[in-house]
Amino acid sequence: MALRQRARNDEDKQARRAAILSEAGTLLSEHAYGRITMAQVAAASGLAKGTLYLYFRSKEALFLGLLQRELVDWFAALRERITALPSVSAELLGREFSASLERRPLLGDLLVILHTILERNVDPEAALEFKTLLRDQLREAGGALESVWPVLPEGTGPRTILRMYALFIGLRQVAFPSPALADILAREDMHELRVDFSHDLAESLRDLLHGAAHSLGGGA
Amino acid sequence: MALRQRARNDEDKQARRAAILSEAGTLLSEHAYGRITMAQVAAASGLAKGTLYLYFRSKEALFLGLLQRELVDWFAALRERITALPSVSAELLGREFSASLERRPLLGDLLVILHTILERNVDPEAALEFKTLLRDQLREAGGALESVWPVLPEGTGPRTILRMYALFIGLRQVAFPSPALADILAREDMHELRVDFSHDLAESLRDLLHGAAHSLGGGA
Amino acid sequence: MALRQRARNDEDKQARRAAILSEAGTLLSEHAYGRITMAQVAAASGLAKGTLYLYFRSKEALFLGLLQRELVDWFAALRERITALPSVSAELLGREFSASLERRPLLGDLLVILHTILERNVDPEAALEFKTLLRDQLREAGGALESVWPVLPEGTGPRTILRMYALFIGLRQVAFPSPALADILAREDMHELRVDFSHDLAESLRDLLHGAAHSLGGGA
Amino acid sequence: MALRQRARNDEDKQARRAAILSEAGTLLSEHAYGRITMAQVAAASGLAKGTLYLYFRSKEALFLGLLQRELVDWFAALRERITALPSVSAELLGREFSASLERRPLLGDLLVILHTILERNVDPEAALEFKTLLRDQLREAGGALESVWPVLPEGTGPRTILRMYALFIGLRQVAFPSPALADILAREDMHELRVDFSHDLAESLRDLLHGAAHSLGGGA
DNA sequence: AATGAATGAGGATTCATTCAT
DNA sequence: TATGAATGAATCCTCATTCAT
Repeated sequence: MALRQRARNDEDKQARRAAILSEAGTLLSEHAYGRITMAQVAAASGLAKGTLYLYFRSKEALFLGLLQRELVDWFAALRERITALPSVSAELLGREFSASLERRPLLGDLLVILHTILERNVDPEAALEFKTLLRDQLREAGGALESVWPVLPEGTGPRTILRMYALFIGLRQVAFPSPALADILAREDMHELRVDFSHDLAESLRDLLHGAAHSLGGGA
Repeated sequence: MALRQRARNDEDKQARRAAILSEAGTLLSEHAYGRITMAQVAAASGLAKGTLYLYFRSKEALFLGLLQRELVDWFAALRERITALPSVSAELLGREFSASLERRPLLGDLLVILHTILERNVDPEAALEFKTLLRDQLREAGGALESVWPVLPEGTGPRTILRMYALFIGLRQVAFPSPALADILAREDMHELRVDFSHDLAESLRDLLHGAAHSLGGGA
Repeated sequence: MALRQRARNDEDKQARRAAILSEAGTLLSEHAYGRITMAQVAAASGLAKGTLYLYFRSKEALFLGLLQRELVDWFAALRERITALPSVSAELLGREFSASLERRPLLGDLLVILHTILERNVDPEAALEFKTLLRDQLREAGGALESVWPVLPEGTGPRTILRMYALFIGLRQVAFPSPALADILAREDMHELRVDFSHDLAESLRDLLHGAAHSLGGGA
Repeated sequence: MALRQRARNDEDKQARRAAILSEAGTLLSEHAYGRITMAQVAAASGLAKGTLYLYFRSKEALFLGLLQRELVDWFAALRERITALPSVSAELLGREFSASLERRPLLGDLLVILHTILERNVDPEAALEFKTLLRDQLREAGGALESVWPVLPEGTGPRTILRMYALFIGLRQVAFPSPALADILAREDMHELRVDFSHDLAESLRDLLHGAAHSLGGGA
């Protein structure tokens, strides 16, 4: 917490970078991305605006950094969860996967805006770094999935994770509309549009997993 | 096509409204939402900027109108497809569902920006109209699904469609990243991140459908 | 009230003109000039926007017409009042003058915006008409003042009225600030800035009248 | 005059603020308020548009700042003038008051638009600051008036100044109509509407002062 | 490394007025 | 005479980013 005034060595720099990301995360949990200004992030971090740019090349790079942190964090939690399972089934895996995501609204928000964020102001270097990280995490998580659940055809782990990841993104978008729409969704006659996020996610993921495991045999 | 200079009656007005939406759609297929200006839409429509505001209260309302058109269009196509099926299975339904979406990049783009569009400048009335329309379409499509595929437990049609819809949104986002990322994804060592959209969508949807049909019996 | 749908003869036209002015007056008593749109005036008058322009060349001309009506009305009331006085003195005249203005917030509002209104979009013809009317009214009122109050040097009636008129404009501006400032003025520690409009106006007018009557003798 | 490129310390900032106000004042003496754009002010100040907003929250705040400067300036000049008088009378005071205002067209313009300026975009804080300043100046000037002219009943100084101030505003409005009307007023047959501003102001102020001094005794 | 003043591009929206019907 | 759809000029303000200090 108590950061030196000047980050002289690399360790200090990393700590400051992390502190900025934390503040950005807090802000994002309160306001929409478009409503967050670099001035706010700077103020929350106790830094001057210009200083942010010593740590991140752009606003987009900053939030991409936050997404990377969240992704690494989540993949780690996911691996831990599925590795610790006493017994394994599509049902249980779906539940674990869902549970690992439930408490991560930040990750959901970030993934939803990923397109918008990167659509402007793309730093190729940062983009590559991001994709590389995502690929590595996916490989690792896919590998872990295959090893704990041998039913899954070899080599389909990463692809399966990717589909689950896609489902998560989409379902989150459907389940948590912007505040203005939320009021409308709360109406009785809109019940068809409401989603019990955790439950529906777990169930859908189970279905995807089940399908992935039996795809070849029961394909036709 | 040849619109009168002044839309005096209701029919002319609807035609003009539709013409504006078409031009907006064309623009959206070429540029990101944030890059499209009302001036461009007006110019493409051969109208003055102010005239657009006679037909749509805001830029957001305009694109929300486009999304509504696309949704209605898609749901209609979907209903037609699944009703016309000679035989029905999760596999076939998933393929039809996927096929009905494949040629609709606009719908995907619009759904992805739905959050961003409505996060500012929400006209409660328009929001309600949108959600009502979505609910009605969902009901109808859900009903159609149940009737052609009796395996599906009664009353779960809309929910099933909603999950498939969510998967579509998420998978599209994963499959079609912003152009800058697309270059990176094309690299050989990024193959794990690449998605064969149609195929993966069809397969995943089949899995969701299969799960939805057997959810109760094989839940545990 | 019941205007024909089409104003065919001149009488009908004048009636419609007057009706429009009345609606404009009502609107002005509720909203600031800048907040009133021609669309509102049209709607309040039960007419189409374009129709307004058959009666007034511009928004400014419309409100200038309203000011003319108010001025004529006020000058008539003023003449009546001072002619009806049983006895005459600076004190009494000031009171009558003040009383004649007190219930005319519209007149005050219009005079205050006269500059702004006419600063753009001046129709020379309308401007001349307005000034001619003002001059005539001033002459007449000045003459009436001189005749009921012989103490006033001959020929100084119009000029005296003009000064009183100026004081009214200025004091009204000071006494009735915009709503936002009104709240602040209500504070105890702002009492020096508050004005008891009627009382202060009557007193100041009395002073101007007294001075006008004794200007020559005690000038030096 | 030669401002640094960047105003780092408070002194530099005040200087820049003052420079902006000066340029705004120059523009206002040439064009109507509504015709002045922030872009013009920025260009005249040799600054970027955005920079103006570092110094003033809005266009309105900027011109309110200018009004404050003019008011402070004028009140100071007024106090100096009346304090320096060798002998004191309503006549002389009226002349001094008038003379102190004569060369301040900016002050007149600003006071006339005060309503319009503040009717939109009111920053409550700025409004309070303005009114507080006005009150303080009024108190001080009122006190000075009472002390140099003991004929004035104790405690009526501020009120008297306020009335004179009101007369100034109103007479200025009457005396200096918009350019379009000025042409008409120049005609021979409009002489009743013409005002010799300095002379009439001095005379009227003298009358107000005389009345204020003798109000109690010779009220009736 | 840190600051924060300066930049300036960028765009939606309003509304008085016109004119085809 | 009445309509109201079409016009299009007109402009304030935000905020990511830079760079002099």
